Amino acid sequence: MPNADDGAAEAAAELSSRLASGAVDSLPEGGLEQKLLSASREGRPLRVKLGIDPTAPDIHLGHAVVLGKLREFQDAGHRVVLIIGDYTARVGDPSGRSEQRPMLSEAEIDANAATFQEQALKILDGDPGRLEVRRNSEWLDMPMADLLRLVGTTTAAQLLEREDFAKRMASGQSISILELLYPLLQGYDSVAIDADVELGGTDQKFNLLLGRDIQRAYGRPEQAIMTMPILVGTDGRRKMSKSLRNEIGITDSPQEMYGKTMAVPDEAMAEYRRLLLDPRFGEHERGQNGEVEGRSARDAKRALARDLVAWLHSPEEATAAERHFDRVFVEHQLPEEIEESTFASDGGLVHLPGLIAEAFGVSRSEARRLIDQGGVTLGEKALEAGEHDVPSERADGQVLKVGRRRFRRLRAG
RNA sequence: GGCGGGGUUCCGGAGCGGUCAAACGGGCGCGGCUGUAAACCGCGUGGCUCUGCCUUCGCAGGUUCGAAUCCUGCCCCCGCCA
Repeated sequence: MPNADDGAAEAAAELSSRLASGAVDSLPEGGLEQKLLSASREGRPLRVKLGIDPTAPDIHLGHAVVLGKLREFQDAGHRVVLIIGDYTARVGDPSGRSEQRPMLSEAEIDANAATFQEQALKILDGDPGRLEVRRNSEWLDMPMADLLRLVGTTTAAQLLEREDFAKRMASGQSISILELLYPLLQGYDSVAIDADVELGGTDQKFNLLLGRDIQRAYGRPEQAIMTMPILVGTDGRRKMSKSLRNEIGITDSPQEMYGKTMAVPDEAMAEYRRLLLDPRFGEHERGQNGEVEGRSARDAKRALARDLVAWLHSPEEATAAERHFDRVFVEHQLPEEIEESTFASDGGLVHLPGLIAEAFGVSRSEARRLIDQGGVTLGEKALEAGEHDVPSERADGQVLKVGRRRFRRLRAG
């Protein structure tokens, strides 16, 4: 048997280093390897946990970094336990934030949870043997006695060690008991589902580690933890997040996804590729974005945009998105397909602010400003300041362009 | 429970009886330049039936010809003391 064991040990070592690639932390040292080894000895898959709070309705590329890593675990034969934090979403995790989150209503949480699960399947393997989806309301809606036991596992001092809590303490900001409770609840999730490994962003490190303490307090084996880098948003500076409006959603349309990617600062390109694409497709395109300025940087970004769309949609749609982009933003031509808007003529005139407001969901005042600033084109010509009402004949059949990317073909109704 | 400080437009943050839809910075939008990158320049950034009107400065009242600015009550946040 020693030989077989050696082989297993070697395989576990190899796999653990492969799985840990791209991670910021994989703790404790050798922990993952141990888990892999015991799993293979016991002939069972590891239970790899990720908790997501359904606070925003859509999954974006930031989530995709961690989900992609989970997929690697699945591909290695392990089982992902995705926890929809429908209960913890009511608490609001302050990790990485300087203020409290607002609480969501149950209806919102439910709706978000449903879309979340659906979208996560774009990246995860949905095979029931490889994926288990749970909601933490299943076990967190507990009797007071159980909560007291949970709370008894940890001290305030332990919790206040967490960086953002410490900062807020120091700067005199409030910290609610609810927020302090959050890491405990998350840790209890690990107990409830017998997590072998838990993943998260680097901002989750504290919570993930605390999960180990809580498991220990409940007499369970402690999970290994792995943290993944936080992806920056399209502004290239801050963490990608819906509330900062710098996100690329994994269900964004191909055109949108391509366009948003092209707007990402050059400096962030390499990171997008490294975190999102390399793990899945290898490092074939590496290195080119460093090549001087200008053309090659642009081409590298085009390739990135194409690859992202190909991954989350399809190669065909990636090609189409690029064609659309070239046509509209490089050649400044009209898109191939333009939605129509019919307008009612009032005494032979069309009131454009009203039309624009209705078509694009902006206020009339904003529409007026756009016109006055030369941001609106009707047919070939940009409208002049104050040109708010135009003759119907001039509008009928023409394309109205608002800003760089909003188009409507007008029809007299 | 006591004393003190504070709640302003997306964010930070001025304003402290009229000239305030509210300085300034950030963000964002539009235009220029361009690679829908960066940097840089200009304009804009509550709403509307738009040379004016309406709503907004924690909430509710009040004083005044007139309040974000003064008064009263309430709610919330922060600090010190207990």
